[in-house]
Amino acid sequence: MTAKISLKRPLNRSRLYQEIEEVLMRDILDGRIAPGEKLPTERALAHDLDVNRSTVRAALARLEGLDLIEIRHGDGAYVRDFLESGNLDLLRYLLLRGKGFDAGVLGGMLEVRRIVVPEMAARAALHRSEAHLKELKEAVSGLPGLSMLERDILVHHLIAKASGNILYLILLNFFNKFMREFGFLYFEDPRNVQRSETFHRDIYQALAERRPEEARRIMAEVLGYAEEAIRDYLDQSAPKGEPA
Amino acid sequence: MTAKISLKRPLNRSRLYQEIEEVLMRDILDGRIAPGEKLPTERALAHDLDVNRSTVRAALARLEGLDLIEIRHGDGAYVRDFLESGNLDLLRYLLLRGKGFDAGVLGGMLEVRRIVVPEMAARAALHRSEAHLKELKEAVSGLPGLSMLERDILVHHLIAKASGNILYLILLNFFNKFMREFGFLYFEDPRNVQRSETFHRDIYQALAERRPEEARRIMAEVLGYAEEAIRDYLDQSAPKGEPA
DNA sequence: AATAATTATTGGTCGGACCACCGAACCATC
DNA sequence: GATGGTTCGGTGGTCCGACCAATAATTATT
Repeated sequence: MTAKISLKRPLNRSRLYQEIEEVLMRDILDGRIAPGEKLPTERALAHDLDVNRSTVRAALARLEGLDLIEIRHGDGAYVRDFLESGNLDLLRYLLLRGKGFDAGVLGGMLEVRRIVVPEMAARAALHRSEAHLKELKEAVSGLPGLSMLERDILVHHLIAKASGNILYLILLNFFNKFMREFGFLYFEDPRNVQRSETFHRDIYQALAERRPEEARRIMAEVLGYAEEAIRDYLDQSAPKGEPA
Repeated sequence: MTAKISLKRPLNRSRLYQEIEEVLMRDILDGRIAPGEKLPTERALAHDLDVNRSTVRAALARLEGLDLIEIRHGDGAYVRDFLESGNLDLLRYLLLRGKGFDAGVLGGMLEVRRIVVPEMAARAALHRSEAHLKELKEAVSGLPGLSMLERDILVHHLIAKASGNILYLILLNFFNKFMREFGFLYFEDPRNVQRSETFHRDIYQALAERRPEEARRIMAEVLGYAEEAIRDYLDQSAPKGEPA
């Protein structure tokens, strides 16, 4: 029997251009390269990093896609102010900067989630179709193979879909990205698993009966629990640095 | 007297890989390539589009950065489900798909903005420092060179900064991106310019006096006006297709 | 039947060439 | 003195062709 290795991140056998991308990103996000400043030329970077110019170019192309830099043909690459042009994807890096989580960033995420997601649920209660409802029912009481984390993410996803507002869906994708990475911590506590089961049944009921206020209340309540659990976890692990 | 030329967008001097990126993006977002489906190989794409493989690679690298595709070394590039992995940046393309704006997407944006931004203002009223206040005062009553659109964007930006929650800042950046492109329509009406002047003074006052409820109310009110104006504009121009 | 080795295919990196574009310096014209 | 060409060096954009590295499918081995 071979040992079972479950790695969340498939190691960092990064591709070269991804490593370069990350190095430059950290330099920018940590402020070692100021906004407006000009990056070294592609040829200079390639030489300094001892890689080919096309590899550098791949990294720069992606950084430009993230709106972190602006590339001007015939001129050079300039660092943009990520506070003005920044993208949700940056938050992942800001959150994990340093050891452990950045409590400020995480708190900000939780706050916005608490504001947005209950509204999403309320709207879903108004706009859901019968097809949405059927999908949700299956997610709540079917799909026996699912872990509670996967089920929970699916339920939220379906509610977002039922809201009919694609922006909710995208924002939820963003929150879910973190859920997938760190959500297992929440479901380690069996009480939280139980809580989620109840939540799924209740929110389904609220959507079925088209009761937006009820949906909003239920969603806000469960988010409150989750938030509390996360804060507890942070308080508990923060003094000691990184968790296991 | 020389004529004054004002162009909002710096022409469309696309780079080749950007065009390819856009072609592929549209194929994906419009559903012509289904999620999970495999893209043609880089070599095939290069041959079909009659460009070099490195150009194709640049386009693919950016699409992967947008989480629209997943590239697997030795295997190929697969289309991801943008409803599950999608990014805020996609909204721009979804919004402009077809002729004119997609009313559903725009409506969704306005709705989320109306929910989020007043909360941001309330939080700013609680958390603003004296330095924030000073910056805001200058933006409201100084900087004589600014157009009302630029000033308005700046004011919102400073409020987001004062909120102390970086997620608000990022979400606002997103809204502002659209403001910069289409906001001039709103300020064509002198009444709206006047309205914004009042708004800036009032919101400054609310922040100065640390009155969150007041800030929330003022922000909600001005967003309501803007939303109404946008809807009027849409109703008016939608039947005729694209505006001038 | 299970496993190992082989091979074809595909993405990743390389080096070097040339094109398109920008900025600065310089020059010509008025 | 100011304006508009011209030139030139440097930069990003594209191309070519080659090889490396990972994957999946195939074949050979046990």
